[in-house]
Amino acid sequence: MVKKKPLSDEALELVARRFAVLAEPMRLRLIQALFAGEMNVNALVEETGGTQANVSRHLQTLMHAHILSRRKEGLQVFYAIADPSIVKLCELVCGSLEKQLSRQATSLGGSGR
Amino acid sequence: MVKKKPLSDEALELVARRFAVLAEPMRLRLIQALFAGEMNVNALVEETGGTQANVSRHLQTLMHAHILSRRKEGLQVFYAIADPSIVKLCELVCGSLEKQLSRQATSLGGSGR
DNA sequence: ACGTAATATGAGCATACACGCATATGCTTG
DNA sequence: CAAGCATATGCGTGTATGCTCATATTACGT
Repeated sequence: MVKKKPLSDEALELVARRFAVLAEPMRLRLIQALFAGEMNVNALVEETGGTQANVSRHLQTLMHAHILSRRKEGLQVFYAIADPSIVKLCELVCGSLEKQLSRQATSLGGSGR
Repeated sequence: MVKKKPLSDEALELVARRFAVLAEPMRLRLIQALFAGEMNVNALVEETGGTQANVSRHLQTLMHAHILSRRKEGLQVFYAIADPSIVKLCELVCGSLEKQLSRQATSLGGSGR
């Protein structure tokens, strides 16, 4: 029952879009910060070291991608990770990267430099 | 032993880079075609409907990212998926997207349009 | 209602990159 | 060595998008 049908062009576009959202260091930093739990914008600004405008923009992008959720409380807005698959995604990529890096390190002879 | 240490800036850059490589419909199409097994460039050109130059370029990109492997045989060059984690990555994203789409469909009332 | 704090957004700029065209490179055969 | 096929690459162009500065919006307190 494991249908391996090729994805349609639209589907591919969507998947690519999804990956593109994750293809930004600042956004990854925000996601990483939110691993610990929901945070308001100001906290995220301080945590990531970005400007308020930029952080806000990226949060919008992540919201639009349904990766984050938004909760308003008085003056502040709290964001949190809405799509738990993101965590696994990042872990997968990190694992794959570590393998590659350790391989490269090995192929460099180990004595390095 | 599940270290949840935050990634360094360099690491984030690498992860972002990785995602960026996957954030292109044509590259996803190539990867998808290669799910069935190794193929030469010409076959991939026909399969994806892209130009030879463009396909070749994207294959280089995927190679550089250590996602594909290259095997030369006479005049032809065969590419294959070198990083099996790619498959899981795509499955994860697809699953997550399907959930979102079905949710949106539901929230639209079901009567559609 | 006014001022202020928290967040969002518009405009402009700079950079990255996908694509197409033409051409170069590499390998095989006669 | 010449010719031809399969693949790679240099270059120019258009588009997308991240970043910053300034300003708009929203909600709260007085």
